[in-house]
Amino acid sequence: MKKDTREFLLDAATMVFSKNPGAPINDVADAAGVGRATLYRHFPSRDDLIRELTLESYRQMNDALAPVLAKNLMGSELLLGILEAIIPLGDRYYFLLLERTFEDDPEIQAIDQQDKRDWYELFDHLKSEGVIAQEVPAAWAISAMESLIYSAWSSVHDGYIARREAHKLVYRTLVSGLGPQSK
Amino acid sequence: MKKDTREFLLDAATMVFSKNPGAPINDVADAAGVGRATLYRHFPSRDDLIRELTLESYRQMNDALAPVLAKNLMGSELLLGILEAIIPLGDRYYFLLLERTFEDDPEIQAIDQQDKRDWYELFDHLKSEGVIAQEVPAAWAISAMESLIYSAWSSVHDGYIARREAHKLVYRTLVSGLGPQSK
DNA sequence: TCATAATAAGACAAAAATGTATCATTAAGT
DNA sequence: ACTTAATGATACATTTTTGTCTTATTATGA
Repeated sequence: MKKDTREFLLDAATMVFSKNPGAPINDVADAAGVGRATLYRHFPSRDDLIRELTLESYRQMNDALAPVLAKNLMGSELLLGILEAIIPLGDRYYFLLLERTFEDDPEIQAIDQQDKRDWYELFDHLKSEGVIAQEVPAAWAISAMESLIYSAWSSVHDGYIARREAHKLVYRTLVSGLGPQSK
Repeated sequence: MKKDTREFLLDAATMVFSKNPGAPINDVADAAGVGRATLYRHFPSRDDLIRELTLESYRQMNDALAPVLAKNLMGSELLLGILEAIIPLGDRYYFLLLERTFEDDPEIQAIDQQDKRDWYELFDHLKSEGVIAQEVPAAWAISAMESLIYSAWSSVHDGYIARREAHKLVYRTLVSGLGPQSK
């Protein structure tokens, strides 16, 4: 069977839009190595493309996370597992942070809010297990983690840090910081 | 004297472009409360606006940093001071990270590279003073710091953390992490 | 008050991007 | 080999955005 053109397009769109979120559809088609007409066959409009990319990105995140959550890990292991699963999707994750075109779309808004609740729940959990300090505002912890996830993806992508080390580095930065380790 | 329209425009552009980097010039003029024709009087073209905003953002960063650097502070105080100076400019800083239109412009490239050298120098310094651990890749430390600066600005802007606390929170996150403090 | 400069509003042309349609070619499955 | 479906290429109409220009209005300072 033919390799899914749709996936090529979504990957190309992720790449192109992360470099230039206002890029014309033409650039996406070029990056995917297909004609512009083909793109329009898969996505009837620019907005359709972006909306599908948004939904697909959420789907990938959930798919990557599901097996980790199924393991019923404890605090630090859980966070490490989550980071390991998500960092490779850092570019998609970043796209979701940037792309606000559909923030009023009910379907996407619902997913957004559920995700937000999940993150708060996770960090409450991490606090109760002593991984994160009680006095740290959860909103800050989440925001910091989100930033670092994309930074890590980007650093791996640019070759500054090793792919296999990325999740550990984010974990360390988030939990014990980059200062000399005390223990 | 009339308050500087140019500044209104640059501030509006920062806001509009950070929400939608491909936004039409019209949106910027509207956000600045100014006619489109007026915008064109100050900036002959869209690219001129973006280029000026880029240069102006660098200028503001340097201006904010200069008095801090003049104090000849030691390691942790230096980093804290830098964070305190830059976080309020987080939106401009973020714009510079995102905006790659002029990455090949010699003038901007020169500033970019000098800044990069400065950051590396700073973190080497911080390592030698024991604020940052020796084994941490400087590229990662810089990237993490940059991410956290915008996260902090954004969190302050959205009201999740206090303006006066932001730099301390970033410092803590970066240096000792969000886990329970050991000492 | 008067002169000057900046602005708003809108008309306009040119360029860029979007979206539609057609047709010949290529690939895939039977 | 035959049929069907997908693609590439291109032409085209439409819409959006850009950039220019003109005119009436408003603000500012002498």
